[in-house]
Amino acid sequence: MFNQKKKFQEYLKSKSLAFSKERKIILDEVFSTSGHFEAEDLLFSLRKKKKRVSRATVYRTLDLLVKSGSVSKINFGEAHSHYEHILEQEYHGHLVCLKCGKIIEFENEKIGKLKNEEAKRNNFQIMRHSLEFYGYCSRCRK
Amino acid sequence: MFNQKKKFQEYLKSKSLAFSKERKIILDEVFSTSGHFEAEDLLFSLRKKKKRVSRATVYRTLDLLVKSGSVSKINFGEAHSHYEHILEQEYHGHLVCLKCGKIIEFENEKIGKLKNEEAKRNNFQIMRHSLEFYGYCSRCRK
DNA sequence: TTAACAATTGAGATTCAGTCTCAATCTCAA
DNA sequence: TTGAGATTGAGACTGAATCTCAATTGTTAA
Repeated sequence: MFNQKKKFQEYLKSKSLAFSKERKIILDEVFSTSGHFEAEDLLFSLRKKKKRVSRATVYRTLDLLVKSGSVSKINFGEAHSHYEHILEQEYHGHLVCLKCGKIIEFENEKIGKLKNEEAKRNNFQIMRHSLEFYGYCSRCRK
Repeated sequence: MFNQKKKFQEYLKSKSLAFSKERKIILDEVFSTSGHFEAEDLLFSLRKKKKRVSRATVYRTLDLLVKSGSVSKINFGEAHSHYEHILEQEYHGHLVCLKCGKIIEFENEKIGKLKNEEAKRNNFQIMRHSLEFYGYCSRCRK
């Protein structure tokens, strides 16, 4: 957590951007929630706490967080994006239930091997990945 | 290709849905393009060929194609979705260049192993997957 | 300290992919 | 031939995300 927060502050510094009041509010909120969240949820939980930050600033700051590498943007096949703060887990994916929407995280070091293989084979410098398996969870499969 | 087209027709039959003129037009167009495409592109290439099908029908038919399992919907981190017709390749992912947007496909049977491992571990019935590596291609990396 | 400039913000307008509505049309089994 | 249900197109609508722009807040150089 601390590292990630610091990472963001360092990113701002390196780009001569300010660590403004609003950016601090958003950063704290992001790292106080666990797991995944949506931009609109973040906006409304700030509203509930009377911490007024505009929608534009929320989206702008989320972009910065993604660029700084402390948050990642994921897509679960819905219209809008989800975010999650990056943990220590590096080889991380999701199982998404097509019926009830449940999301299970997993970690599997095979992802790292795959990443290295394909990076080498295609002469690609891989920065991040996204891996989702869609199907039916134990409750929803018949 | 043929198999996939047939698969769609069988899906329609199994749901007592018609293989209408419009659905045929869209099906043919989808399988005449290679690789990835976007819904709006499809719409406009049909317009150019004077084959008028409404936007609603294009989206509706793409949904059916996805449900039938002959086309898959992918997300490359942009606001809108991309589609691709499903090939024989089962263990298939993408490398997406963050600078020039180039997309390289790859196939790697490690994906199958990963899928089986996680399906078993989490008691999940996996229907499909999506794997994207984001980074810089050989041209764009310094 | 001040002047000049850049970064930051909020409110609301705007965009754009995708969905919905609904009347008109088509299909096909009885 | 009838009617129930499937299908369609046009355009209204939705909702996430972006853009605009004037006001405000740093920051830097002199």
